[in-house]
Amino acid sequence: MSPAGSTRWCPTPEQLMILEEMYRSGVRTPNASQIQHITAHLSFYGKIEGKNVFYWFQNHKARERQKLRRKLGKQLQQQQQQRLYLHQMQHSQPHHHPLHLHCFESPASSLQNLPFYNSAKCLQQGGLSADASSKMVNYTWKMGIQERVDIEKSLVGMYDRDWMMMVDVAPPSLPCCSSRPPLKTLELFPITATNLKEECSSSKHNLSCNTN
Amino acid sequence: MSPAGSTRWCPTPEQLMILEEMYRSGVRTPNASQIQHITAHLSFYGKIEGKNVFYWFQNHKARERQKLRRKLGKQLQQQQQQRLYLHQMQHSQPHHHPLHLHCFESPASSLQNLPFYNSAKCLQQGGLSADASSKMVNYTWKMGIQERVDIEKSLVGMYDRDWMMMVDVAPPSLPCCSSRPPLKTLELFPITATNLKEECSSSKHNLSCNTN
DNA sequence: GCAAATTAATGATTTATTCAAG
DNA sequence: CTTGAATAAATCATTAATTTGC
Repeated sequence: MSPAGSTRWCPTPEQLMILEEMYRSGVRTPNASQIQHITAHLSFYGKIEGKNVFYWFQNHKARERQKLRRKLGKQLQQQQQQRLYLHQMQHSQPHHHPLHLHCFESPASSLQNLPFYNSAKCLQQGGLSADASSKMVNYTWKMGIQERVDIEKSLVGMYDRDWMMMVDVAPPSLPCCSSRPPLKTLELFPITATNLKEECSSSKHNLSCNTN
Repeated sequence: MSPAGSTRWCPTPEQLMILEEMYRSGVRTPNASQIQHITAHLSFYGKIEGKNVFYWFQNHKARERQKLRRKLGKQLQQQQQQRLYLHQMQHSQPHHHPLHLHCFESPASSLQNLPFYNSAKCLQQGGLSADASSKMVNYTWKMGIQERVDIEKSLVGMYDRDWMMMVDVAPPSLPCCSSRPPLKTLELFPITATNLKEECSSSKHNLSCNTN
């Protein structure tokens, strides 16, 4: 049942590599036009749609976060255990705990020779490197408020939102991977996009289990 | 700052009435084309966009649910208190507790004389009344699997999803209410839509607070 | 080796939560 | 305080890895 009616996108290795590189480069929640570009570029390597890109970033972001949380949780646990242990040992001489948390580093893979890779790279929202202002020109619908926004926000919290809609009308589609179909646009509508909030935030609402 | 750069949609009374009536009629998560229709119709009464409709249903659904939950919670609380009370009173003679939960009934307001209302009504997804199959024809991308789906699912779990994208390019937009602007479509893309799952589900995960 | 059976990853949706305008 | 808007968390569902018995 693999070929004819494959329901979900299965990314090619190239697509995956590029997406991951983008993620590492700082892209988190690409907005509509960014998604378009990405999709266009990635479609060179195989069938892909905007929603796939959208979901990929959403999922990847969420799962990195969760991975990190788990790691932190475990470390805290260990830390506490160790603390307890040390306490039981009654003040043996202090030494360093193995507690570095390397916040993922870029392995700098050989992506440069993939077609479109470099052109796609310019989308990166980067670690606070300021191409922020340049994006503003394309999106006007929040300009009104932008004026009275305070400095911190205008520097960091820059976000533009777009709304979009595409009805999927293509027949069940092909096997799974490869092929480069024209994305069939049909109608208008809404979805959300970009911000550049920081990762690594410690988990909120782990407790607070009451509903009211 | 009210007129020039009003950021958020403020629904006219007519729009609100119609939306509410639709909700009462069973519409919960309209899909792309339904949203289009609704928007088109409602735009007769004032400025409105698809995302407004989309969000309205999302929020309204969520808040009805939460209202209900609160109500149920309170009632359970009362019930238990009462039980305790009764227990303390040591088996005084049994009597009925005030525990009916009228699962919102339709007040049948006078909406019929609003233009477009009746035409819009045909969108309702209604309480399991089967116009389900008719919708299938428009959306083909899950047809493949539909074949091997078991009977229960094919009867109840019917769902179609659409993807959409519209980039908002209009300048900050007008005062707030009234005006009927042409929705400016720019590009393609993703968002989600319809299912007909039932309301009134008791809240899950109230406990289970551990992260691992 | 090789499928059937399990399990792990991850694409796709839905639901809850939070933010902020009015 | 209400509610439109947006994001994040939780959940569902399918595909890929893998284990297992033969």
